[in-house]
Amino acid sequence: MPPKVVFPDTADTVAKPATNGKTKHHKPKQDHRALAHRLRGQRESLPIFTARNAIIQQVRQHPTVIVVGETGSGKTTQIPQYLLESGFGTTAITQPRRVAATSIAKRVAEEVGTPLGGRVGYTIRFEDCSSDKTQLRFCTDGLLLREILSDPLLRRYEVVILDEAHERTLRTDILLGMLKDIQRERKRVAELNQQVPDAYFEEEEVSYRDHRSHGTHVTFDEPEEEPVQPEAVPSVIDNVHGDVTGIGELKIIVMSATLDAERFSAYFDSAPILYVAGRQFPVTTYYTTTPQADYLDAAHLTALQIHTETPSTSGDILVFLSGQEDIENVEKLLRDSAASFPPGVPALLPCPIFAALPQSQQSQVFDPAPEFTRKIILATNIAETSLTIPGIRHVVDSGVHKVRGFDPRVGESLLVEPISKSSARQRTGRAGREAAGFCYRLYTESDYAQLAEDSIPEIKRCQLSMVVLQLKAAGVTDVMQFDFMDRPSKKALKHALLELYALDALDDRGELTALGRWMSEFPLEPSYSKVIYASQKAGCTREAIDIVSLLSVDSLFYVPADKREESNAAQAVFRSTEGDHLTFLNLLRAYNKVNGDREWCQEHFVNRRNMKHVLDVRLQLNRLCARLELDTERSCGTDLDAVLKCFLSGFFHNCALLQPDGTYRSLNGSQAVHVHPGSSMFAKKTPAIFYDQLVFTNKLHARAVSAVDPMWIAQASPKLYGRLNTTA
DNA sequence: CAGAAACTT
Repeated sequence: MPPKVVFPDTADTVAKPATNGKTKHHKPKQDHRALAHRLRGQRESLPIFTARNAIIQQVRQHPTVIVVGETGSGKTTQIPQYLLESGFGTTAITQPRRVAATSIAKRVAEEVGTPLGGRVGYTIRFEDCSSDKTQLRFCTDGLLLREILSDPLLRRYEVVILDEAHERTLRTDILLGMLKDIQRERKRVAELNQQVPDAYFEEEEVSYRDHRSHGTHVTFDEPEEEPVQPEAVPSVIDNVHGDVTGIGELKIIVMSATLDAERFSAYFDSAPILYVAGRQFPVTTYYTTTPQADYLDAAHLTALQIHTETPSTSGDILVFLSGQEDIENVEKLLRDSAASFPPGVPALLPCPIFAALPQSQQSQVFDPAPEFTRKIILATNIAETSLTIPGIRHVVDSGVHKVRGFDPRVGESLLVEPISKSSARQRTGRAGREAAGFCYRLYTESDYAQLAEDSIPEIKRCQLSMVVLQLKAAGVTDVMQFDFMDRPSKKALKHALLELYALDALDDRGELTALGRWMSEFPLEPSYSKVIYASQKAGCTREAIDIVSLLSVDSLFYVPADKREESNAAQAVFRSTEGDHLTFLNLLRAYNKVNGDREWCQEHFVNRRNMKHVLDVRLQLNRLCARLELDTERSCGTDLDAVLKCFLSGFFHNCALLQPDGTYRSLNGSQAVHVHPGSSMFAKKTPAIFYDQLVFTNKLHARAVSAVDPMWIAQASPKLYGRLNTTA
């Protein structure tokens, strides 16, 4: 028998007992009202129901209310309905994920008893299921953020609910700041509305700054003409005075699943905090007696122990690991162990799941295991929040995850780090969704005590150029003084301002240029919208939109570890000698030729789901460009150097030159850059390259790399590399 | 020789 990982018997009950889980999704019925009537009993048996009147009263009395509710409390589905029943106006409820926005909207529409898209609807990118009648609109947080750019006071909403605020995603944090601002401004306008007669609104003072973008107009030269300097772009933007009649105060409800509510309350002027009980089954938590040197080994042994020492009917096992490599290693260890099981031990089925895994393989974690077989699900933190896998009674927590980091001096990184206490609790809770469960933490109790209370908000560890561009476009002139709930470092903000300046999105006073406003229209990182802008003059807009769309997903191919050579051969047909950008373009053309055929994708190891997303993005960008009066059909034909040159106008920061010793060095930071092994430029030597991304893992890796002429780099940014520009 | 998760009128 393998050595054991020792957990002492001291159990710690993490969650309180409860009676019942929630019923799953219902099929839409013809008679909406009859279904709603049947669901009523369920609604009234939810823990939150007893707090209904108290919640409404608090919302009436205070501009902002914080609601803390555990999983299963019903806060997300019920509070919007309470508002609706109490006569509140149109309400937006934001979710960090698309699937959550759509599935919750469906459920609430059933409970309300109206067809989806009627009184209850949802809006997410590429998909709008709402109408004039929609009073409860579920949407993604990114979508509401976009909406602020066209409706700066969010006047169509009386209430905004920010759900899952404890996750502190980048968009949640920007929304928090902007909503606080909007709330203040709406209060001011609403008070003036009450005080004075209509005649007052003819005065200028009551107007508000409206940065609505339909005034944006940037002209484009014909291909053969000289480049347009951004200073010369005619600006027709003005601060239009909006009609303020009928604007009332904005109610904000911040919903969080963890106990960090005091921070939200303090941020919103001591807003009241309401606690709602949840419905979780008790989970018994164990810690190891000693620290584990190898968490992969410990995870493997712990899973085996659970499997052999508890009946296989006692629920499946969910193991949290840091990434694909960990998962593949533990999967192999488990298969090897299972091969030598003595007779009588039930079979086990390792099920890997992570975001890059093709849909077909992801779905097997939801399929019931064959008889006398137990599923051991090996997951990244995709199973912490994004997916709920049924049947889990045992959780094994490695205590680590991979975290994106950003430091202006070092750049981006992706490193394995210890999780926070709230993450640990969230992972533990995954064992108590359907019945009492068990959680095995592969670290000691004193190590747990040392963990940070919460994870660092994303806004403090990512690139901010897009955030700053959005803030500027929403009328925030001084981003350094913006009231962030958690302020990013000055360095990071300055870095973003400088990048936007280099891209000509800001002028030397830090004000948004006409080009910058134009760029902010795009749901893209500023470098990409700059490329699209430049493509018009370069005569390659069609190719630029295609490639930008292709770069919007993080994996176009899926290469199983054991089929590397096979996939290499299959993908050779797309490969361009000039690098990944043109390789991706070849892939898109080939994919379109076969109409995205499922078998073709499988044969070529192409991620079909991601390719569909690429086509959605491409369609959206084409429509947006057409509306902004770009000729989207402008193509460079076979002169593909034009596309690469055009990309440099957004990516002159991301260049490296070949050194005499055969390595690449970045042009701006003079750091050693390694071409990613998955790139078509891997192990190839060319005088200069540019890349889409630079991420530090064990080395600095450049992902999506193409070969360029060093001279093009100098020509692309006179601001930055003017001294290198030796021609003309 | 290698890819946490998520999102955008």
